[in-house]
Amino acid sequence: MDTAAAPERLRAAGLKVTAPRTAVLETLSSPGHLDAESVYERVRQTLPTTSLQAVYGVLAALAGAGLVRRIEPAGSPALYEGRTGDNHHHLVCTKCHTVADVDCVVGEPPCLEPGDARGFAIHTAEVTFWGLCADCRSEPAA
Amino acid sequence: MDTAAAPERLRAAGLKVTAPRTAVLETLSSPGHLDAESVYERVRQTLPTTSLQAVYGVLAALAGAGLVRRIEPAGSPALYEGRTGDNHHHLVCTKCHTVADVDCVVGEPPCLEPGDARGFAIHTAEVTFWGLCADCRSEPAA
DNA sequence: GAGTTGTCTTGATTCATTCAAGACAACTGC
DNA sequence: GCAGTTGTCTTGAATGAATCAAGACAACTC
Repeated sequence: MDTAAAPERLRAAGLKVTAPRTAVLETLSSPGHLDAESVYERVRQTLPTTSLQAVYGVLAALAGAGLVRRIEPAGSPALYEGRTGDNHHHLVCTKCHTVADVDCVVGEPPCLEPGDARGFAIHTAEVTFWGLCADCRSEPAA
Repeated sequence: MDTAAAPERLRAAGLKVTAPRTAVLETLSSPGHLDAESVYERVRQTLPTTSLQAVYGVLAALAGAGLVRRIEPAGSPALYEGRTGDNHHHLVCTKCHTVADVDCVVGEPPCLEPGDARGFAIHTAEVTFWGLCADCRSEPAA
């Protein structure tokens, strides 16, 4: 991932370029799913003066601009990921709450057309798969 | 829905029959999606001594027994519904947070087989559609 | 009808997140 | 390059949903 492009991507999205925003965006450029607290910890490694509230504000701004995606699996705090725009879905482990990406099941956005939309103007379909991850399956009963 | 069957359904599920449990189960026998607070308010109409913590405990017990289903749309508190076992999905309004049921898109459990399960042993697929509900669509810009 | 087990009530507490006020820095035009 | 304006960041407090804990109480068993 081209981390050097973070400032440009912020500018392109119409956002002011600040150190916390650049740091958060770069942090989320790596694959994975991080909650606000984890983003905060990582950002502080390179930018120790950053506050947790700043991270929340930045994450909201980035999510609003579509630069990061926010997911909220039941039972977990909100998670953020840098992978956007490809309508992928998520596997969540019911035991350790690990989250993994999974590509669209169908070639098309899956299930994007419910049989009866009940008058809703649908713009997003979100699919979450629940199960045991490989690690938790191999563990006896820890 | 046969509300009189609530005690029997509790017994069949191996749960002790108590007034709060019967009241909560009867409340959720009506169609709809209620958060814990709303269940609490309705239960208190017929059982004024019930505590909110009791409602939380009862909801957890009922959900654990499969008598009610718990959903947590992003941005909303947890919602509970009496409709279980038919793997239906949900439409959530991005404006007013109204939740509507939608039947399975495909005849089969939808998207239950992601192309690459990444080692997960999947047992549930959850689909949430996001959009504007009919009411919010018709409102100008309220 | 007494004993045991588990539920309910009351009260406090946790956690993630948001709100608010003021200090500060990024972009604009000069 | 420099001042002004706008919006962001820092610090601190507050909210809301949900959980934990201890003791009182009620449901099922025998």
